[in-house]
Amino acid sequence: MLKDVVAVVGDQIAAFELGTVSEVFGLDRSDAGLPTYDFAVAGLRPGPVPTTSGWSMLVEHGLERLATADLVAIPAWPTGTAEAPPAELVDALHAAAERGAWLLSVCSGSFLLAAAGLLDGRRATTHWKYTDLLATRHPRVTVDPDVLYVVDGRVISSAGTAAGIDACLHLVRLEQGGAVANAIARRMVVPPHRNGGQAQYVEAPVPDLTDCDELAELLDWVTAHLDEPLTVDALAARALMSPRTFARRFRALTGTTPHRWLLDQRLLLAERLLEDTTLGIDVIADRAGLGSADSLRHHFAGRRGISPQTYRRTFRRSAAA
DNA sequence: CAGACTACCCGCCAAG
DNA sequence: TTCTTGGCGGGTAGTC
Repeated sequence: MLKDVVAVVGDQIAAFELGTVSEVFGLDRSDAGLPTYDFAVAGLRPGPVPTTSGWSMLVEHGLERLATADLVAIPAWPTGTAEAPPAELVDALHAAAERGAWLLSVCSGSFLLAAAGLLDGRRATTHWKYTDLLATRHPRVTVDPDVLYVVDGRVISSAGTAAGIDACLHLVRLEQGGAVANAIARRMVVPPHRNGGQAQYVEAPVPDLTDCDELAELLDWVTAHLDEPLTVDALAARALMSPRTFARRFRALTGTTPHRWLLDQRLLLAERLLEDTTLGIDVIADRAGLGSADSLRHHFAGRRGISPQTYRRTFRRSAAA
């Protein structure tokens, strides 16, 4: 049961990272039939705490607030020092973990989890700027530099800043089903599920705008025609580029290849249809342009690790809305 | 599930 | 000179 959510902050608050957690769990969306959470922010002690942006927030709770949390979120943590975090904080985190609570870090928050020993022997990630540092400072942690978030047991770590949204939505999906996660995503006007790792944002931090315009239009068109047979060569022709140049521009913009991206879009559509309809697998495969039910099952197993039927059973929830 | 057949795509390289 | 383009080979992945 996910009800009591506490975000932990230290001597400084990363406002945006805290905001990602607060936006998912702190807002009352009961008007849409969505679950509400008891959301709180806890610090080492109650009182005003400066943000890294220069202004301050009033933190109302101390660490004792963690005692009842189902989820403890750590929006960020200083990376500049290898100094051990306060013992009472480490104790509170361990107590939460032993109680079976979820732990979720955003950005550099994984440094606190690691320093508390809660990532030992686990896979984890952090902002791409810090992945090397995390691996060096905490050799017992298996750092995955190219993902938006990692789930290992009941510990979730996510990459830089906005990836916290992806991680939070994933947790909601796990605990409360795809319908709830998708509805929250719609309210937040963010994609319910982003593909690809953070590497795509490292390689092309500022995509060429002309590429953006040309290709973005094509991507829109493709997502509206997923049921049709599409080849990469045909897409290149539609974009008025040679296949080779098309592949290069495509990777520069999206961080993945045309065919992989197309498959991902088809699987996302298939997921939506599995969640929202009772259509048969073969009909869904057809509508998503996956050719055959066999092909759909094959790719589902490969990318999601489960069968379409299992996915449907797991994520099909009475859309409480 | 195996096997044949395509399509994809990435390193390489010459040309502009 | 440096950068981008686009054709080619061939290993890999997807499709039937």
